[in-house]
This record gives sequence, C-alpha cells and structure tokens, in this order.
Amino acid sequence: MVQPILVKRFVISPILSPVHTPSRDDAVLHALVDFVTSEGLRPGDRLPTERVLAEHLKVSRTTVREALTRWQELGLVERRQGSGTYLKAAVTRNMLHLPLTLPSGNDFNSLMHTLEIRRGLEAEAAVLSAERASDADIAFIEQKLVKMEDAFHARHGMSADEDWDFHLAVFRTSGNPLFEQIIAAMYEMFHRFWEHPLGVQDFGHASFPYHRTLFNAIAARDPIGARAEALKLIATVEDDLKRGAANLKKQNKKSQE
Amino acid sequence: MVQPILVKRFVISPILSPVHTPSRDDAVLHALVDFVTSEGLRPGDRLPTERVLAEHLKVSRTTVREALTRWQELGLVERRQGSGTYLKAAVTRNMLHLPLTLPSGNDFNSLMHTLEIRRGLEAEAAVLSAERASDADIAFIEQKLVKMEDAFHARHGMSADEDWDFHLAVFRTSGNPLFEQIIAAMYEMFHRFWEHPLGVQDFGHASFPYHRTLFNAIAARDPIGARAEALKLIATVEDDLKRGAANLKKQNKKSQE
DNA sequence: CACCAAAATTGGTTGGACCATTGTGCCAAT
DNA sequence: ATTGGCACAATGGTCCAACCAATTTTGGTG
Repeated sequence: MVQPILVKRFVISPILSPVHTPSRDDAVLHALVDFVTSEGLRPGDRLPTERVLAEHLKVSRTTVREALTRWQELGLVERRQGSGTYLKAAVTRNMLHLPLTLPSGNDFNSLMHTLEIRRGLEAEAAVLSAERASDADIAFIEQKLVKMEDAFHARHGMSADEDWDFHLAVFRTSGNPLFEQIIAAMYEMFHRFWEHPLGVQDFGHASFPYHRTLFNAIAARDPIGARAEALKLIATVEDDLKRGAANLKKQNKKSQE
Repeated sequence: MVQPILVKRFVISPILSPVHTPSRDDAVLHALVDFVTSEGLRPGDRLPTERVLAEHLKVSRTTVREALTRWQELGLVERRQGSGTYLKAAVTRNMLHLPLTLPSGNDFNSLMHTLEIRRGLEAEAAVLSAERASDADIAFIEQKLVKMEDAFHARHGMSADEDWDFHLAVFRTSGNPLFEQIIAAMYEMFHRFWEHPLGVQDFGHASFPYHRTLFNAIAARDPIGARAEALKLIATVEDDLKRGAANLKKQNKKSQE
C-alpha cells in the first residue's frame, strides 16, 4: 500500500517521563503532545527549553532538537534564538499532519491546481450546507453576505476579509470542519505567489453577484442550485486567473521587444 | 492567515531575494535542490550520505541532518538506517510547501467527514482525468484495473493495495498533484481508526463494479459519466460505513443487556 | 526613574564518538 | 558450482561537551 505523505500517530504516553520506545524523536513528540495538552498550552505560549526537555525526557538535546525541527516544519512551533520555542498552532492528539507540496508554486498551472481543488470542495460544501442549514445558520450567512455587499459598494470592489467571512460561514454550516481547513490552505497557496494579481485590477469583481445567488440557494434548501452557484463563483475566479496569465504573457512579449 | 484578494500596493517581487535569515540548513537545502536537479535525480534515487554532504558543503553533519529531517517531514525524502537517504518525490526549485493540520477522530461523524471530502475531490479528479487522459494514461489505468480485478477474484474480496493503486493512477492522470496528497490523507484518516471495518465482512465489496465503469468513462473521455461513476463508488463506501456504525450500535446495545 | 552595559539564558552549530541496522562479499559446506 | 552463513564495512540514529549568536534579564549608574 502506498503510504500517505505523512502521518504521525499520537498515542498516550506518560507526561515528560523517560522514553523507551524505538525511534526516540517520535516518542519525544508523543510526550510533548501530552505535555502541551496537560498544561493547557495555547498558541503563543512558550515551551520548555531544549535543555530542560532533554533532561526530563532522558534523551540528548540533539534528539529533542530533531523532534522540534519536525514540528517547526509542520508549522506547529516557532523557534527564536535567544528567546525560546513557542507554540504556533493548537496541538492535540489525533491530529493529522499533511504537508502539501506543489512542484512549482508560481506558474499558471499550479495556481489553477489550487482552484481545481476548491472547485470540488466548495461545490460539495455548498451542497451540504443547503441540506443541513438551520434557520440560525441561514441568518448568520446572510449577515455575513450583507456585510460583504456593504463593503463592496463602499469600496467599489471586493473586500477580502468580508468575502472570506462569508465563505467561512458557508463551510461551517456544512458541519464538516475539513472543508474550512483544506480550502483555507488552497486559498493560502493561491495567494502566496499571487499576492499581486498580474495586472488584473478588478480581481474578484465578477464573483460578486454569485455570493447572493449562492446564499439564496442555500436559504431555499436547494442543494443542486447551491452547487451550481458555487461552481459559477469559482469559474469567475478561474477567469480572472486566465486574464492575469494572459496579461503576464503580453508583458513578457513587450519586454522582449 | 488568509491573505486579501485585493491588489496590494507594496509587493516584494519573489525574484528579489527576500533576505531569508542566513540560516545554514536553508542554505543546505538550496544546495541540495541544485544538486538533485543538476544530477537529474528522480524519485527512488539515492542521495549522497550525510557524511559526504557535510564534507562537501563545509557544514557539520548535524546541520545536514537537520536539513534532511525537514525534507523528510515534507515527504520529499526517505531515510533508511544502514542503507541511505532516498528521494521520494520530485524536487525542484520554486517548490511550494504548506503544512496542513486536520482534526480527526474515530467517531462515525469524523469518518463520514473524510468521505465527504473524497466525494468532492474524487468526482472532480475523475472529471479532469476524463478530460486530459492520454492514451498512455488510459493504458496505465487499465493495467491497474486488471490487477485489482485479478486480486479481487483470487481473494474473493477487495484488495486494499491494488484498489489504491488504481485510484492513484486516476489521480495522477488528472495532472493535479494535490488530489493525490489530500485524498491520501483522507484515506489514511479513514483507515487509521477503521482497520477492521466494524463487523462489515465484505467491506468495499460493493464498490468493485464501479471501478470498471469509472475506467470506461475515462477511456471514453466522458467527464460527466466519469463524475457519475466516481460518485457511485464513493456512495458504496458510505453505505459500508453506515452499516458498520449500525453494527457497532447493535453490539453496544447487546453488551449492555 | 531612565538608560545602558554586563551577565545569564536560549536556540544554532560544531566535532567527535559510539550504537543499530543494512548491504556486501568472502568462505566453507554441500 | 550453488548455497548458506558469517564477518565486515557503510550508513543513518543517538549521544556528549563545548562553543557561537541572538535575545532577555539583571543590576548599576546618571
């Protein structure tokens, strides 16, 4: 069986007590998970120093560092020389760590890849939201929608925060927390290398009307309609991306002349 | 967390070096990327030993190990004690990494959540595969399909390895590496707590025929049909899960009496 | 109290040593 | 000539002790 990219299994182990199992750094991470949860540490809090951890766990500092390096790579922890190691995200047992990798993050195809994932997931989330939305959910989504529309008219353009809040409300209504997590990662990937939409001034503008039509479908408990509107919304973003890519190609051509 | 959609006025071009901290292990990874590309190393190939790398790069072996640990955590590399360090995925400059941590549990709802994600993504992957499959892709998928069917008939039941290989072939044909990465995580999350499908003896059995119908749709370059078959396939897994949950509930009831 | 320099703290790096696992090749028995 | 097993080398994993570099704390001085 082909193993997933990365899966770590967190099991119960004594808190900050000597480790004995093979693969020491795994054991260190297990113990660290339990320590964090038992101490109730939250993002921003400081972890014990490497030397303290090494002493308590009866392993060398090298092993502790190797374990912390892995957590750092997963974005769970941040290290500041001279200061300490700080928790960067919530850590609990039974969490699945999945590092996503795009072979070449800044070309047109890779950006389109993130949209293909969003296309599949946002459509599905819209379906589930339409099926499961309570009256309170619908009221909440509408509130976010109105806020977004107000911001749009005030600024004559899409406002990223309010836009995201609206989508977030839809994802949460779906009742499946994975949608929010994964789509947020796609969103982040997309904008990491495209913070500046290649010459597309009114980026996202075309998606505006579909926010309300999506809401209407959800409010009407119409899964099929919700799916259709979600797809239309994503399609406008794909169009923006294609226009940006075209602009870029034109610029390159011009600069060559 | 989430970056704005709007145009940012002050954007640092990724081309200009963003003054990354002059940290050694980062430099080691950059050098390794160059080495891998210049040598044309491919997944499965062996990297130089840690000692050799340390000597050539003029850094300590500890630093090399820290860098390799990070690549290992990203799934780019696999280390085998006594054997060596092996490339596990394509490595290029401009790779984009994003760690994603997902909540997971062993309850019925959490398992169903993973299937909801798969429903959205597998359907989309099937569509893209049907749109983009080359003749070689189709031959490759069919080869995996036949292997799976042979294993099925030989063992009178689904074989997880061959089943996964088939789906993997479909995902890869989609041309989007994110499908494989995300769905693999869902697959793992699903089976982590459900290695023994709760009393469902013929788990996965019902999904068998839809593998070939899915293949037929892809081979016919029929995206709509491929989507439909992928959805049917996932639906059978959802049914199995529901049956398992029902069995479990029954057992609990019986044990209480 | 405000400010600054020295000292302590903490993560980052180094070199060397040894352990555990794996791969290789030699050699003897068949 | 083939095979089986065993010694040995190669390689990643762990440990230790020391030092470097950045940061924080401390304590004294104006």
